[in-house]
Amino acid sequence: MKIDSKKHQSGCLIAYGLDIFGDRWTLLIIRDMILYGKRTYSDFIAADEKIATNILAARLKLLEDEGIVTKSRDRDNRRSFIYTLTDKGLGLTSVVLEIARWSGDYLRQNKNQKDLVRRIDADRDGLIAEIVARVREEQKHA
Amino acid sequence: MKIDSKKHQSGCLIAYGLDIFGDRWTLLIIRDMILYGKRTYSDFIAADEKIATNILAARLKLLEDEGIVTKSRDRDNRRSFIYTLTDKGLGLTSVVLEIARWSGDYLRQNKNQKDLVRRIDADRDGLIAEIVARVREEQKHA
DNA sequence: CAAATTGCTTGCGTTTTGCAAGTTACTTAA
DNA sequence: TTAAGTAACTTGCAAAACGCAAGCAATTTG
Repeated sequence: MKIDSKKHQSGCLIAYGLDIFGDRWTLLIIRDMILYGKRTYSDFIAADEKIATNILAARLKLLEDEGIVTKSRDRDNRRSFIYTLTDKGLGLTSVVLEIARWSGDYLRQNKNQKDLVRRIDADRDGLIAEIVARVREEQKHA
Repeated sequence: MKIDSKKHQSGCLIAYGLDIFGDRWTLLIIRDMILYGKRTYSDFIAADEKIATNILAARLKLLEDEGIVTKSRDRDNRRSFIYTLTDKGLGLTSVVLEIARWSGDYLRQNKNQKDLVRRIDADRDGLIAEIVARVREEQKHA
């Protein structure tokens, strides 16, 4: 898999981000970790969007290589691996929230989604702090 | 071209955004419009990342279909078309700026990029207001 | 100890991408 | 007034990426 073949390498700040998560799946995995606290392969497989297993494996590898997640064995179940956001991955929280806020203006929402968008509008920094606190705890035990 | 074939349609706020700009090129076009005021086909072709002409044409069509840009003839040069951000497209400004801010922590930057990131950190709302004002002017004459 | 679970890998057909080479409509310079 | 650009695409085709199904190894559970 020639990972670099899909890179712009233009030195642009936006292009740098897109080189990592500029596809239909990567940011969904990051969403699952940030918003829903998902951390295992089967957690991600269970998402509504039905990512293919080989694609998921490739993306998790990429995220690990880019320093956005770390991978460790589950102490309680040695079949399982636990993926944890690094600070670099955690830093994508505002990107994810801004996408959610934007989409909220154009997509019909259910109650949970409305609540999320309201929370972003009313208390973005507080929400981010909450997510940061949770992930920091996860990092300690990874 | 089966546009819907690449859609998640999960009803998720993040997935909705990615269905539109979750690829390596779409957000670069939007970046060019938001940050650099680019508005024509040849403007976009000239970008450092060297998008292929067929991909650019397909993406501009998609952005038009999604209501993110409008297309009009250039009054001064009837060979040329002018693409203008709609309010929906303009709404992506914060997404673009958050990506830039995040990348700024991990990518070596030149002076212009440092200035941009500093501006985002110091006066995000002011910068957005400036961009909104400029695009609103463009919309009037489109 | 047989069945189930977890996290993958492999094969293979389909779709998308990327490059090059046109094409059409208009503008400009001679 | 016409030949040479210029702007915005379209088309063809090979290469890469995707997506589905099946298979597999290492645990864990009944």
